[in-house]
Amino acid sequence: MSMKKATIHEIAKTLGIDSSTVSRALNDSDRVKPATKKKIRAKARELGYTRNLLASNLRRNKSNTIGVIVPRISRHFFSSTIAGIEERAHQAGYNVIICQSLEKVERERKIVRNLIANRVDGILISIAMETQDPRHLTECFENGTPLVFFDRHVASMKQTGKVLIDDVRGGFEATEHLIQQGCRKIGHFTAPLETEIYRNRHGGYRSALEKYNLPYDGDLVFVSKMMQEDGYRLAEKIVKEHPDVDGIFCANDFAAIGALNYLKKAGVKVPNDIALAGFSNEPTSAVIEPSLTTVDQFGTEIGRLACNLLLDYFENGNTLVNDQTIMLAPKLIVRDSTKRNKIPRIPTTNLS
Amino acid sequence: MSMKKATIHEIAKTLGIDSSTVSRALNDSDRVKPATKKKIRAKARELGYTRNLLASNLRRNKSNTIGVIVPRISRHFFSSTIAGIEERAHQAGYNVIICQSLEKVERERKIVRNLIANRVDGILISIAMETQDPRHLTECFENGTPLVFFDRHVASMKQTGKVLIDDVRGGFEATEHLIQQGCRKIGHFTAPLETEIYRNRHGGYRSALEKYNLPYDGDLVFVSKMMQEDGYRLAEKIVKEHPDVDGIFCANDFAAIGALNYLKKAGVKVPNDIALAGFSNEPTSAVIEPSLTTVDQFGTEIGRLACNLLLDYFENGNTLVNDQTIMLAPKLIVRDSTKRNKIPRIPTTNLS
DNA sequence: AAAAAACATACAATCGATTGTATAATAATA
DNA sequence: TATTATTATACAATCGATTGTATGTTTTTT
Repeated sequence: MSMKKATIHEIAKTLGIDSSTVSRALNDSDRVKPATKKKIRAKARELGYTRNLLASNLRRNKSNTIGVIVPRISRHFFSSTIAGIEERAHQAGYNVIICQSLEKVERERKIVRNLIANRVDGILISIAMETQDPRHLTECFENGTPLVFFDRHVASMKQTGKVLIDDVRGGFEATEHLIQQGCRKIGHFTAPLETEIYRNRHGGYRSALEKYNLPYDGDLVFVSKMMQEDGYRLAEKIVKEHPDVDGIFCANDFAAIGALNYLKKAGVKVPNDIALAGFSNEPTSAVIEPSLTTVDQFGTEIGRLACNLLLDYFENGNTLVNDQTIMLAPKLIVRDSTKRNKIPRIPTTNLS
Repeated sequence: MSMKKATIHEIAKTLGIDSSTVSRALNDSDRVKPATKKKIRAKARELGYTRNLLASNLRRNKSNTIGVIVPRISRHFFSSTIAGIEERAHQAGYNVIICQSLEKVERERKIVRNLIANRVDGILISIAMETQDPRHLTECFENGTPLVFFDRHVASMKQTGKVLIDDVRGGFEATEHLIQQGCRKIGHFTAPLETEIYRNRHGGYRSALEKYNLPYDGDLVFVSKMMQEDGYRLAEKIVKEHPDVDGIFCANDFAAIGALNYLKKAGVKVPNDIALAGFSNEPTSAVIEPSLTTVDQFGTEIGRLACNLLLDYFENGNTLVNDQTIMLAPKLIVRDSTKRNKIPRIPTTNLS
């Protein structure tokens, strides 16, 4: 059935006029007489014409398309950012290509190449956890394709726009909240600390302990891939190895949910025996029992801002340079997994 | 910073050879001497050359790209199908463009136009709930762009490939299971029955009732948009209007989760007072308490199969014609929301 | 009515890569 | 060595749309 698609040349020939006039008519140029336009439009419709964007973009050297790369589209945070990005992009007349790296650098690399080869006007990216060597990303803007990071970025790249969440603060607030609920020995589940966001959440955890004069104990920090299974497994481990742990700050909700499942199964009371906080505000966290205290990251807003940064760049051409970084404060969402019945005296801080 | 990207012509000029040779070298044609290839590749690398796929695709009249349209990428079922699609597509050397209609026909229409304008080689689509008039889709293959439906399709379009889930069966099994758990008055929450999949789930519900000689009562069927809030609201309604209802079959998990939240809050025991079954196997359903009985749809498998159908078509060119439909059986997943303590005698069926 | 201004359309080059054909250079055969 | 076969590269058209310039028409002005 693969009949050839109509072109402006066919339209031009059947009407006995030039293709340039057809092109202008279809672009509603005022260099074409209204009557002629009408004739051309009618014929275009009749032939089922659709503009070949490959040709158009090639000629105009502009694709009106923004590429978006996220680790996983199924994560609530990322699908929210995508919603925000699409909202702003469509308003501004841009299309959006969504890609997922599945946390693999190799896929990320291929995706970047492909987006560049397809001449997207810009790229919005939240990098894969694996990504250490950002060469494919530096190439990207050396190449003339502007890049904006959101959430997960490459710290060493200063020449691009960034929209970040203050993960240190998020980690701090979650941990401080646990302390204020009376926890004195708080464990931490995290991904490898090479990943900036996890390093920062860990940093927040640590400095909250410090503020309240609680000792930092590396043995209470467990590193994993932070899937639900990991949370389950590590909860078991921490309970057995450190029976006096009374709080856990999980650097993401998936691990927290896994941990919660273990604790419930093991008969450990949450929050009174162990209080539990997660990070990211996955939808499941609101529904699970007890509902999970977590940190919301304003995904949609981040998406909007990141897209704005890129759109600004398209218009002004220089805003991205010089470490244009927007930092958003996350928001602690307190739910049942940390709401203790009786709260002991809060320890004095070592600040003020 | 928008320095112009290198082209094969630049490479050719700096090396004093013809661009056609460069093109062939970069495509590893055996019409170019190995030594020349090496020289060309080196220069390409040096200049940071990336093939302009706009030009290449235009010339070759092939984009090696498959467009995928789903209602929402955040739905577990759809992100699973996308995983399956990407897996097969990448194996076969195709790229995938992911788009979400957000259940709006208008967006769907725009997306289809845009994919066609970008000359994707084919489209995989699960239509928006709103979509009644499929003109944009019929145009699509009249136009020469092959189309494969998965999950949600347009029943009247026979000329395309389809990979479907047997929703009638899913609805039947969920309802039969409720009956076997002792439910005698079973409500049903559904979306407008114009949507094929919901009509089918409803059909399955109805025929299960029939099989076990239970009356079908239209008053127990509640139509909504099936968001979590709707489930909550309608659970309240059904409990107040029909206090003797002892089971609910929700045509999706979101509404079921909402309903469960209401029932728990209202002190209605699940499953013993009211047993509850959902549809789609969202991750939350496994985690909520009580865990939710639901119907799994094998998203990844559906994605693989749909993509296969399209790839077959690319190779053979005619498999899509004549209602090539693959129907998959869904799988009932029994969890706590329907596992009753004491199960009464199961009513005799009117079949056999 | 002639000249100037405004308008409508045609011509032709271009975007960057691909590809059939032609030509030149080298190798193999007689 | 002359001739054919083989190999390597160059030439030129093409994909479909856009756009600056040129040309021809109509309208307006004087």
